[in-house]
Amino acid sequence: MKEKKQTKVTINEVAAYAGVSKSTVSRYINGRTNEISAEKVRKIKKAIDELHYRPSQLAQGLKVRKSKVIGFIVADITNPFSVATLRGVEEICDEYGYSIMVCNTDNRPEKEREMLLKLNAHYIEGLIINTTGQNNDILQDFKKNGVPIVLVDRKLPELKVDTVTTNNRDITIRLLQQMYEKGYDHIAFFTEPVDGISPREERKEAYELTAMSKHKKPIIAEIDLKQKEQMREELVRFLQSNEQKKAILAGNGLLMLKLINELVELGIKIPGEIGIAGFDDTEWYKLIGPGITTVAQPSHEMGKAAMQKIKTRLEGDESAPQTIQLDGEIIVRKSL
Amino acid sequence: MKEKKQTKVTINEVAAYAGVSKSTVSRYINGRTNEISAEKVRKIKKAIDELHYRPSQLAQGLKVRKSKVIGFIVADITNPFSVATLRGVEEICDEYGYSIMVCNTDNRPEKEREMLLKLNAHYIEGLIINTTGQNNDILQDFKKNGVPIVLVDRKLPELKVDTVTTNNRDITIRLLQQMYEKGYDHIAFFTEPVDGISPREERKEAYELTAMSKHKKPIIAEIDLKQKEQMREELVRFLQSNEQKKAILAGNGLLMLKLINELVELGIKIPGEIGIAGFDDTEWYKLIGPGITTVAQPSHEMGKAAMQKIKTRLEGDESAPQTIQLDGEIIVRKSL
DNA sequence: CTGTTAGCGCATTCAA
DNA sequence: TTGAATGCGCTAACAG
Repeated sequence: MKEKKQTKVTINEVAAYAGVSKSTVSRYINGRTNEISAEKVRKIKKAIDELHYRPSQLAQGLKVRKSKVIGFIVADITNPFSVATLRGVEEICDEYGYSIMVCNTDNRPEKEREMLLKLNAHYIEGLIINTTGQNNDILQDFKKNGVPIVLVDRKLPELKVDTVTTNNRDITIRLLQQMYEKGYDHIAFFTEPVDGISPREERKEAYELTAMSKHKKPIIAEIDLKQKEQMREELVRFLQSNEQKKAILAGNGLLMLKLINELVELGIKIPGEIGIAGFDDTEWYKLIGPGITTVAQPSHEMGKAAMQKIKTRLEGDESAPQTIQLDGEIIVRKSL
Repeated sequence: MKEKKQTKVTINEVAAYAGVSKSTVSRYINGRTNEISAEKVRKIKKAIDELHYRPSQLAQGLKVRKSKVIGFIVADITNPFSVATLRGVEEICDEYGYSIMVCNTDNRPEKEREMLLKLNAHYIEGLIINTTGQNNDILQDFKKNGVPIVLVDRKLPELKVDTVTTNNRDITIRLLQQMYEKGYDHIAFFTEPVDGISPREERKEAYELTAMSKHKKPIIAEIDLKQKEQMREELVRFLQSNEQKKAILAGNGLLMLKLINELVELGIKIPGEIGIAGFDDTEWYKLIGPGITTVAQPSHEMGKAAMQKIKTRLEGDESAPQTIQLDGEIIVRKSL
């Protein structure tokens, strides 16, 4: 018969063991040792050590409305970009003793909604979110309740909250410039459905702009990766045109992966028959084919910045919502 | 002046709004609607809807000792294996309304220790951990307190807790058989420091066994990936031997990545000059070089199984600790 | 069927 | 410097 009894020691036992009142123990826990006689400080310390006491975050949280938990909601934790960001968030959280609740939404607004409600029930102190943009009402509620929110990667101007992004427009333009300079005259932009998602939008717009300025007709393929054949079809169509130097700019890492897959299956040579470039960078980009030229996002830094911002808000910073823009970097490899 | 007041609605307000006592509301929340008159059920439902009420997990947790949170501790969340597992855990958690606290240890026992204490303070209901193996005392405490633990990937026999692993020995032997059959006579095993970490140990032992049975002398390189040069040195040494068909079996995904890196830098052709095979599988393994032959771990399934186990334990299953062994699968590509 | 009461573990007045 | 009392939001007897 196993004992399922929660033997978890409470403040009461510590108080009894140390021969003081629990108020005094509480004072000790909260670092107000200067209000306690040296004698009792010693005793309490001893009691805590010997009993392995650790104050309950639940009880503390209930009392002071501080759960020491922050929520992290991403569309897809499988995405290396998300993981890198999480790592950054975690780094800062550790520093301040926060824990992280991680939630996946699969880009589905209903699931995001559920997660938000769940996190709300946990009294999270802050929220870092890569949002679908369809649950602004709940986000507003958080804000109203004094829970700071930081949007990562995806902006939502109407929400007026802190945001951490990258310089998508500039960097996209610069990358395209390089592509044109290399003689790629016929550049297509492949993207997942834009759908009001800001980084996709910005990259697409930058592409259009650049193409126009070069007097080229933009070629944009919005591809739903769940539709198995769509990528193939768009790719084949693009390849069939008998222009000279063709290249594809892939709108994000996931799309790039699928794109290369198709290219390999089709036996198309990179960069011989087609040049490619994209966004996001991972350790294996340099190992695929000739190495992929890409825009490296400072995702780890973004995570750190986001959590850092949460912290300052929690400390009472009431200044206007800020957009922190970190710079992506073009990593030149041989795929162009 | 922003209002920081927690406007979060409580059970009391719902009770008042609905004109009933909070006990009745509590009954409603806990699904005991059959104990309540239809009339009041209606009123409470209305009140909850209009007030957007959601019971506080903190308060509930404090009361019933059920935080609805489980802890997930991994050495490195950046590792795709960890992420896939997390995904599996999450899937089951969603089903039952659990939230996940994710922690990184970087394989450092002290950090793991800290995380364990933190999670303990949060009254987690279950723990899924890829442990360093150096904090068995705390793990024992969890167990004693009735918090079920599931070890993923790494075993710890002395702990007597549920464990989810893969058939490392068998699959390693099978892979090696295939390698020998393909004529690779000179196979080395590259691994991160074994250090009592069970999967590494098992793979290494399987390698030794197979080599011996073929009357080959095992060539084992334990490589600390933090030592920048070590991989290169071991690799060069192995390459210098003037045997005929050489191959390397890489002990895990991270090591494989570094290995290929070196190979590419050295300009060594795969599989022309050397054959390689490894463990873990990711979407890009098939895109690197000729495609990497590897053992795919059912990491997603492992996560699911782990959380599933937690759940049955939570439901009162007191049977003896179980080791769930899921089967890895050899994915044959062209790197051999 | 329903409300009253008493805590869960803690922090915070308020007196002493 | 200290302890007793109160309540955070909720659930679980216990009456009625």
